[in-house]
Amino acid sequence: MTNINQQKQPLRDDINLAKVLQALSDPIRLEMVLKLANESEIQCGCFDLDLPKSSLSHHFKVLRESGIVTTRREGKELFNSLRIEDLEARFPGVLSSVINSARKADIGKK
Amino acid sequence: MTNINQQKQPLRDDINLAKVLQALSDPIRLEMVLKLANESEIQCGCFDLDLPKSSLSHHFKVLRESGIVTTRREGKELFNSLRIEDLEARFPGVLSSVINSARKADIGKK
DNA sequence: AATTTAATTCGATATTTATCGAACTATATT
DNA sequence: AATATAGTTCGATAAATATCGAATTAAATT
Repeated sequence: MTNINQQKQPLRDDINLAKVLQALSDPIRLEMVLKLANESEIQCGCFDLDLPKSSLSHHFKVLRESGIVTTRREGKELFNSLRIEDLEARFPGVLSSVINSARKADIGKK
Repeated sequence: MTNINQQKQPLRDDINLAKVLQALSDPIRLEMVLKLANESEIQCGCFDLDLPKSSLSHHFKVLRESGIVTTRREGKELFNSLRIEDLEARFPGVLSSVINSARKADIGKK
């Protein structure tokens, strides 16, 4: 399991609540997180958001550095998934309630 | 019950998830919310945070406009409280889990 | 080893947000 | 009606964040 940029992903105990919330506070990233929650693991390029690659990459970086997402390389492709266990252990209920709320609500709106 | 700036406080159904998370993503505001959670209602000036009044006021404004806090005037003083019912109804678990996590964790750190 | 594919990093610009002193507003008190 | 008190609003500046094209890296394929 070759994890890319592992040094940039905080260890569980270093995940910071304010930073997690900051990462989740962007409508695009919220949509990304929602998609990851629905599909468990997604290749970077498979987000059919109307965004250039560099922007998408920026948002993944924020998600990664805040501790929300981990990235795994497989050949040329990178696969992202939520760090659900780590987040639930560190901040119980935060991610799951946000995801549940995002599911039924106004994601995408500004 | 004279509520100040009521027009600036969103109605329950207009509370926006991304904006709530954005409001909660600042360490100072997280600390304010935590204090409000512990004491139910607080006068603006009673936050012994090392901040000028205008900064404190700014943070209250963000909390108010995002729908997290409501403000009530009593004489010269303004009292703030969390809109727990509205938030729990609209985004179940979000505020409460954030408060619980903030209680035990690293609030104040950057 | 050149090319293709997938995604990151860089760099420049624009937008948003934070900070905080000074001026202002609203209420109560003298 | 002047003063005091509590808090907001204004305005200017600084810091953080978003956007996105161009250059770069890393792995696979030819």
